Formats: sequence, structure tokens, C-alpha cells
Amino acid sequence: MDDDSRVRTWAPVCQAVAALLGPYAEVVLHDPGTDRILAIWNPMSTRRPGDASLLGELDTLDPSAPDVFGPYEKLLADGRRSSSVSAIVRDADGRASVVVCVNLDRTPLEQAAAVLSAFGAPAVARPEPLFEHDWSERVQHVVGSYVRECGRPVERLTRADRLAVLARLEQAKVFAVRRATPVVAAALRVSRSTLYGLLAELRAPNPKDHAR
Amino acid sequence: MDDDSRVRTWAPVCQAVAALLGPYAEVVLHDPGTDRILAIWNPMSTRRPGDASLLGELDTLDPSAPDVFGPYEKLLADGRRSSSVSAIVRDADGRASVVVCVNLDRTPLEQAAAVLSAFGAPAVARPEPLFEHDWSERVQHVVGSYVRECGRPVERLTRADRLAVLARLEQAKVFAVRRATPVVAAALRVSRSTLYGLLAELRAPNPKDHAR
DNA sequence: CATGGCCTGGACTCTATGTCCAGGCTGGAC
DNA sequence: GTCCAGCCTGGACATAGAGTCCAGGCCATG
Repeated sequence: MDDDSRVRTWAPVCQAVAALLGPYAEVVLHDPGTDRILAIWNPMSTRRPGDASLLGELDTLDPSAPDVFGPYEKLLADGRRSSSVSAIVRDADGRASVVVCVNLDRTPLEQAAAVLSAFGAPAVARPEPLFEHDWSERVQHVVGSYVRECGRPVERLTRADRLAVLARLEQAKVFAVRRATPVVAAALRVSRSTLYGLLAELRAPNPKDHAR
Repeated sequence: MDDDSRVRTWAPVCQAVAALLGPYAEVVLHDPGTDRILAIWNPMSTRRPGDASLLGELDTLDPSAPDVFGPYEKLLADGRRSSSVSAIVRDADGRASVVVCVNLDRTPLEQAAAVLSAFGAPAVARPEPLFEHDWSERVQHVVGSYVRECGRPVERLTRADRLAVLARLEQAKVFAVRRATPVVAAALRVSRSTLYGLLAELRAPNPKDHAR
């Protein structure tokens, strides 16, 4: 499949775009005739060359239809949203030769945008109350900055991530506050039981205590 | 120039990439034979089709040279820095047919990154004292300053005095902290029962509740 | 398909919180 | 001195919240 002359022709451009956009974009080269993937660079899903293209909505036969689609929103397999564009490339006779799609993962950008807008007037307007005006806000803040730091939404945090967040909250003495546990559990999208489990692990002097 | 068959062929892809990257990227299609610009999408400089390409450093004649360059840093006319990639597209005979360049203006991203790192690092580095280093210290402090204010030792405070102190502590959300009540009671030299009595009186919507 | 790790809801125990009451103390009125 | 009213106190009690434990479910791995 790699020796398809179209792939040879288009590979440099696709590869270049994929390289420019780093890990956040995939470039897919489709064959509109067989409706299958010819090649893919920097894949974000598990699709591979030979898989179905699922380009149904693109009308590749009508020469009067537009050749460029998007940017439009697409949903990736794992729920992330992407901005995507598609271009139909035609040969001399006006027949669709290949379709090039670029899918740009928008979540990192959205997270960055969230940070930028979050740090607006409120940060300046806060006159620093005696105790925290609302400690649960602070919990949200700690969780939020961690999420932004590692670039994953709360629901996709790993166990280790949650441990790290809990370490920060613990250090901030959050659990010295009444009724804090349910709030933290909710913020971490975790059950109360799990919270206590993680805390126990965190506070265990010897992590390998099962080898006692 | 626009009717060059190569331009017709490549236009969709170039246009799509330019559309995806919004106002921050330009896409340039070069003719390696004449070393001139064939077409340009979303130009960030004042270059136009027909202008010199200035691709001197790219070796388009050696078929064994790589076809993809970059991302490398380029300086735009107005001093902004850009990340750029170039791809050499060859025809069936291995001769360079066109060169595609994508120039992504990095300054908006760098500014955003600056904001992010400026606000991110400190927030992470500081353990965030959330509550007072030790909240019980704060209790002592509140009681202490009141005592100094009215010039009487703790043991000789009147009922009204204790109420006033409690009002301050309450406002400081001290009682939102776990195990705070015994500490406050001790600080006020008062029994736990009395503490609760005073607090009830303080929180009573109608201070003359005995006149119910 | 089996397995192990993790998460979960729920039951349970224990500690802290808050309420109540029967005294005892104090300070002023008589 | 006696009486009284109001306050404080220790402790009994009820309840809510904190923390533990377990059986079962989910999911990814092998």
C-alpha cells in the first residue's frame, strides 16, 4: 500500500504538516475510490492504512461541489474534540484522486484558553480574605491547575495523578476542614471510598506494606 | 499564473491547511524551476505570486536529499518568529515539481505560553498555605489582641467580651475547621458547654429570644 | 475467557459535634 | 447572712460526620 504512487506523491506534504503540528494533529490520506485509508501520519485514533475511511458525507463525484471542507468539529474515539479539514484532490480529468484530512486535537488549546480566561479580573480583584473566602473554591483551583498542567480532563486522570493532587491538598491542610472529604471526592470524580483508599496509600509510611 | 495545473492540483490542500490554522499561518507554493512563488494563501508578509522564492538553501536537484525540512525557525519581515516546514513534491521522474511551505506565526503561542508559565510555575512551586500556617495560632492571636484591646486578662473577660471574640472567630470561619471548638474553648478559658451556649446566643436570629 | 487491579455503594464502627440537664458558684439585693 | 438570678460546669445523651471494611462490578491485560 505504501508503494501507491499517490502516497509517494503526497507523503512529503502530509508528513510536513504532521511534523509541524506536533503530537496534536493527525493527517490522513484517503482513497475515495475504495473508501479506505491509504496512509496516516501521527495517528491519534487506532485507525490504520486499509481501514474504512467513513467519508460517506463527502461527495467526491460531483465536480461542481466544493473541494475544501471545514474546519468542522469532529469527535475522536476517546471523546476528545478536534477541528478537522478535508480537501479533495482531483486529477486532470476532474476525478477525485485522493482526499486529505487533517484532524487537530483541540483539547490542549481549549485548556490553554481556559487558563487564559480564568486568570482575568478575578485574580486581581481578590483581596485575600483572612481565611479562604471559600475553601472549596481552593480545592477546585488545586484540581484545576493540576489538570491544566498535565493536559488531561479530570475524568481521565490516572491513579498516580489523583495521588499527586491529594498530596497537594493534604499539604494545604484541606482535610483539616469540616466536610472537606465529600467535596474533594466530588472534585476528583471519585467515590468517598476510593478517596479514603488513596489517602491511606498516600499516608502509608511504607508503600510496600503488604510485604511486611 | 493561477491557471498553472500545479496550482490547480495543490490549491485544495494549501487552502485547507491555511483555513485550519486560522490567521496565524501562511501557506506558500513555490516553483523550484523558476524559484518564484506560484501561489500563497493567507499571506503574513507582503509576498505575492511571482515574487522570488528565496529557497536557495533547499537542494531541489539532488533526488537523494530528504524531501521534508523542518520544523525550523524562520524570521518574518516584521521580526516575528515562525515555525516553518517545507516539502518538496516530485513528479514521476524524481524531478522537483513544486515546493510547499507552511509558516506558522509563533508569537501568539509564545505569548500564551509565557502567560501559562508565568502563572503556572509559581502556583505550583508554592505549597499554597491555604489556611493559616497553623489555624490554632490564629485563634490565639484573635483572643490575644482582644485581651490587649480591653486591657483585661482572659480570665476576667465578661460574657459580652467573649461574645465579641466569638463573633470575630466565627467571621473568620474558624469553626469550619475540624476540632476547632475545644481549642477555642480552652483559649477562652471556658467549658465546652458554655462555648456552645455562647455560640447559640450569637447565632440566634433574635437576641431577645427569651421574649418569644 | 480468566485474572488481577481498581472503583463503587453500602454497611458498620468510632469519634467529634452539638444539646440538655442537674447541679454549683458568684455577686448583688435585701 | 440569706436569697435569688443568672451563669458556668461536668457529664449524659443523640446524632452527624469521619474512617474502615467488604462483596460485587468494570475494565484492561494476558
